[in-house]
Amino acid sequence: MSEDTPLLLRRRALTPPELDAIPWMHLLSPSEHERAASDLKISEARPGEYVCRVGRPVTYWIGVVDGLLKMSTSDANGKTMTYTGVPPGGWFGEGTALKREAYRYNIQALRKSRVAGLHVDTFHWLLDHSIAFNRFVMNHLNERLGQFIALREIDRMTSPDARVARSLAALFNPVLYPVLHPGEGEVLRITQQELAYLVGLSRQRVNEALTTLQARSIIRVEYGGLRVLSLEALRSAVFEKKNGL
DNA sequence: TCATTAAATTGTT
DNA sequence: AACAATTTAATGA
Repeated sequence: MSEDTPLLLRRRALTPPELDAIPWMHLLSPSEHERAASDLKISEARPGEYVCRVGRPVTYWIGVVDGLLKMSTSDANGKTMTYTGVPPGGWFGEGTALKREAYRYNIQALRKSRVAGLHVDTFHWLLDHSIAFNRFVMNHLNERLGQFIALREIDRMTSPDARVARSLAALFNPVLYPVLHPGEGEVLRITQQELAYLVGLSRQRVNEALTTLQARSIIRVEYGGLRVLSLEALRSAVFEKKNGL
């Protein structure tokens, strides 16, 4: 396939390990599992490529198998607002899929990512047949709602340091992103550049923020990633405008 | 397995 | 935005 083949045309069936990486698949009965597995498609998104755009009709409920995506919208003035990053194990679009409406945000790959899609019809079929699946989707919706509410607060009143901290904390949400193993001390593979795109700051500023967080022993910065030492501190970190505390 | 080189990422200005 | 320094990944003997 050529370089610029649209994402949707580059899809294929999932391999067993890929199926295994999908958190809700384990909740299904054998017959449900089989139906979902035969419907799921996966394709690879290159960095910067759009996985879905605002306004497009929802045909798939989409999840990240591998890589990292960014969820954002543009307001009336064209200013971009980033909601959150979507790491492996994260699924999105359930709200709009439920109502069969159009996507409300843009989803863009920050790095080379493998993205799986479940057709809306199958999504609805699972809702009609599996209680466990319903519970999963409900938890997911509820948790994302909480995340969005928290974001409002972050976006208007907190310092860059705090924004970086909370964005990081959001990536460790155990309900939305179970595959990440949100255990403290685990390495999160994310570059400072990727984090910058995610938070909407310059890489320099992110670098500065990470240094501050490290100085407080909240995280440890490593090459190509970082470790969270205290998720609690990351979530509740409060910063002054200028000189530290 | 080691050494060399290219590429990616970070730290600074 | 540009640069140098550092780390990793890739290559081949």
